[in-house]
Amino acid sequence: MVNVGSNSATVAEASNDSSADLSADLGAAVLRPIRAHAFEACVERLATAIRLGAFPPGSLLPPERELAARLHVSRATLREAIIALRSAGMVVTSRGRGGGTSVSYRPPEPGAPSTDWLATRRVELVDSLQFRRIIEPGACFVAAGRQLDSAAADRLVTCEAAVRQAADSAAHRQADSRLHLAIATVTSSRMIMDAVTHVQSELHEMLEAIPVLGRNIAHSNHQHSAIVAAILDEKPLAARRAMEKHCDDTEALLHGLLGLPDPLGPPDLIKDNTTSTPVEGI
Amino acid sequence: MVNVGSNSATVAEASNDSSADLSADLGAAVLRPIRAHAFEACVERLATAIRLGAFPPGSLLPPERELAARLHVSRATLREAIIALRSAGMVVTSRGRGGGTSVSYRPPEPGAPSTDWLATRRVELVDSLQFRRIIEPGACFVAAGRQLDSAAADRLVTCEAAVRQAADSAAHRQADSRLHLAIATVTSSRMIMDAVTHVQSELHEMLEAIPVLGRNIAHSNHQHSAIVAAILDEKPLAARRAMEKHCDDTEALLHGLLGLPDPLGPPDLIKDNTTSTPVEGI
DNA sequence: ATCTAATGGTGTGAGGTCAGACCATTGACA
DNA sequence: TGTCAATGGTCTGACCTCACACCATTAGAT
Repeated sequence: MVNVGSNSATVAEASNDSSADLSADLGAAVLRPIRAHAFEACVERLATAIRLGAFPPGSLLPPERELAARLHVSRATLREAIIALRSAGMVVTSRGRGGGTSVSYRPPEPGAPSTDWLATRRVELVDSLQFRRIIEPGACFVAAGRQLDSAAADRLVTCEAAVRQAADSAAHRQADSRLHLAIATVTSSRMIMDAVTHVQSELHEMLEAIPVLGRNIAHSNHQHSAIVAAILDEKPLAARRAMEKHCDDTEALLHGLLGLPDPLGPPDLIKDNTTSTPVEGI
Repeated sequence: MVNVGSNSATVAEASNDSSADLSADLGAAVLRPIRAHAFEACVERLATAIRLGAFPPGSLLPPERELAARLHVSRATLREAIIALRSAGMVVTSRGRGGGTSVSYRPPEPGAPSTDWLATRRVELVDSLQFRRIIEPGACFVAAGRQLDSAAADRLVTCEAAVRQAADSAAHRQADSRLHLAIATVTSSRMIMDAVTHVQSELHEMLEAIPVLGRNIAHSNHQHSAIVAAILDEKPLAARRAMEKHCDDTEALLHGLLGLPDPLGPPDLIKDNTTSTPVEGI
């Protein structure tokens, strides 16, 4: 038998080490934690949705019974979570017909996250940035490859306009999240939506710290336009490339925070990109 | 207040519908189910790991205490799951030092999945194929962009050789899964590993049904070689493109099962791919 | 003005899950 | 050969989660 557990000291007749190590690594990859407790997961999910702006300030959450059904959680557990949010000042509850749980959270003015928060989460943040550079361009690729109905197209245009017209930088951050989530939703792919939601929530706190120079925002808005245009034009490769560029540029603004080496121009990292960046029919 | 719940009949002063619909859609995207119960999730996770070959037949699972810690589950719950696997004939347990839970499952000879299983899961399967076409090429891109240590490189080469040398088609399927998981692990990105593991487990049952014509296997092996070579050569774009092709070809073999329209050659679907497929410095 | 329906608030009993301690078995090691 | 450490097996009490029923409050409908 080949022991694939951690204590490889007890490996009996493993013919060669590399095979045992391989299994150990694959096992480690598959044996990730199952889940958080329902209550904590509930709080985290709702708080994330609110912070990202999926439920804008002043809007009502769905009724408790429906919310519980959607989250596959008992109403009792859901209520515990809502109580936690309420005591954190994120929502306000009123009873009776027409009542409900409404969002009272307003995004804070941006400020750099605390240094030890960054230090604690550094590994996950770097990983999230890398994952984002795969999944968000992929979402654009899929979105552009699908003939969007007019409602979906409207959502993209609306969200993109909202980002451009955001009043302050806090509103801008939420509108930006909403645009990225909207792109994920128009793929109508559950897995893509989940992945993008996860990435956005992981990076949200850090993205809030991006310097809000007018120049940066204008640049970002310009890229958003290009992305949405490519999707509406049904040009998957162009949409993907546009989002890749957007991710690279956003990431560059965060490198200082994370203490990463500043890349000498992202394209140079790709060793086999011998031909200059293809224009791909824009 | 703008009601973003499902019963939009009670929307009060939503100025325009599209804004309310947008929030509803974003809410729906974020409000996905929390999780399965710990016990079920545990069984599913372990059964998947075993079926994919992460723990090959005859190998030992990690000790219960360690396994429970890794899965963030109490030992009692984990034991329930192991008992379930045992009564399903997938593992055998022996006590005492040097004992443990060993894998007795052997992959079945391939056969087409039952029609109603396909019908039930059709939506998820199609989504998984689409997600895979994003994430696995992305994994290759990342793997190729990182300087692999010799252990990681060895793992890739070993896995690729194992696929080529697989005795029967059942072994071939497991070896193939192991190779794809190995590519994910060498990225050393937790999120990529999770995504690839998820995709592989979703598609595994269907992939088992792929016709095992010698020609198909040879083609697949050839693509595996190209992928691994591009990763070892540190050519991200080439590696990504090679995996995209592999995904496309694999998917084409499954279209009959899923009753999907046969694409008239995948590249034609990409409307803005005006320049012929770039060679990207192989 | 009254009724009704939608909503949050509360209570209860069953079963799942956890952490930890302790028992039983058995191969590895001195 | 004997010891013992590693492993699976068992038990307990606390807490979490669930499903369900019912209460209280309020805005809209009649």
